[in-house]
Amino acid sequence: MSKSEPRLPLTPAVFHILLALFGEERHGYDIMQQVRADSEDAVKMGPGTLYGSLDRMIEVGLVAKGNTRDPRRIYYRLTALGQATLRAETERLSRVARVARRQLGTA
Amino acid sequence: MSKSEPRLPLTPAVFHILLALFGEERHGYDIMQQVRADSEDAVKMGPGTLYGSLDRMIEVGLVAKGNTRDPRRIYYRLTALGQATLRAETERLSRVARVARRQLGTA
DNA sequence: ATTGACTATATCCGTTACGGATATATCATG
DNA sequence: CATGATATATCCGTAACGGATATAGTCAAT
Repeated sequence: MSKSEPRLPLTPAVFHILLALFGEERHGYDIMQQVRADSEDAVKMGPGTLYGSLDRMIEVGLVAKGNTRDPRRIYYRLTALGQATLRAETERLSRVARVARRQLGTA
Repeated sequence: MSKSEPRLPLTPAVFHILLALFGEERHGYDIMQQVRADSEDAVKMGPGTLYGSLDRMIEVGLVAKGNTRDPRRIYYRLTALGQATLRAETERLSRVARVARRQLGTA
């Protein structure tokens, strides 16, 4: 777990996983559902992307494994770094979206 | 030049190039500067990412080469598909940013 | 006129990330 | 008891990234 901050922009997959985990621990399948919900069905994350991304995110310290309340499931939770990174990326996203809307003329 | 719509989400690089080209033709180096400006210095795109992305974007019909007013420069412009894709992605980005801000604000 | 900084296009290529296919097993429901 | 949803996980080909590098023209200042 390297503590260096991941550079922004995050990949959409990483951003959506962070967002899905904000506020509560979730297991893998639950994350997939939450990502679909948060993105209003625009992002469909398959298992390859999910588990691959989770491994990398654990490695850089964005998420950690949580309580093993159910032996069949693996729960993931945000670390402090993950929360800070999510906030920073949300901020960045809001800005570029605002700039883009202004350019496009769609208020 | 496939006319099929690229799936969203776009990669940050592709989105920023589309945004930089909205409204006017630009040559490569100019795109790099514009991306930095649009992202408020958050995104620094190197030549590898830029020209690699441009090649792929031409291939799928998001951008096209424009007028060669200067033989030393190569100008790129958005296609109709590129404009439509930019609008769709801006919309999607606005939505996820809104959802994320809401989540982060409540907890 | 020469150095240095910036502009400008472009390729190379190692690394990272994605993402569909696939495997395995459990659980609920008709 | 079969089928569909839940759930975790790996494999592996491909796509995308991105720093290093090459080349060359412009422009200002020394």
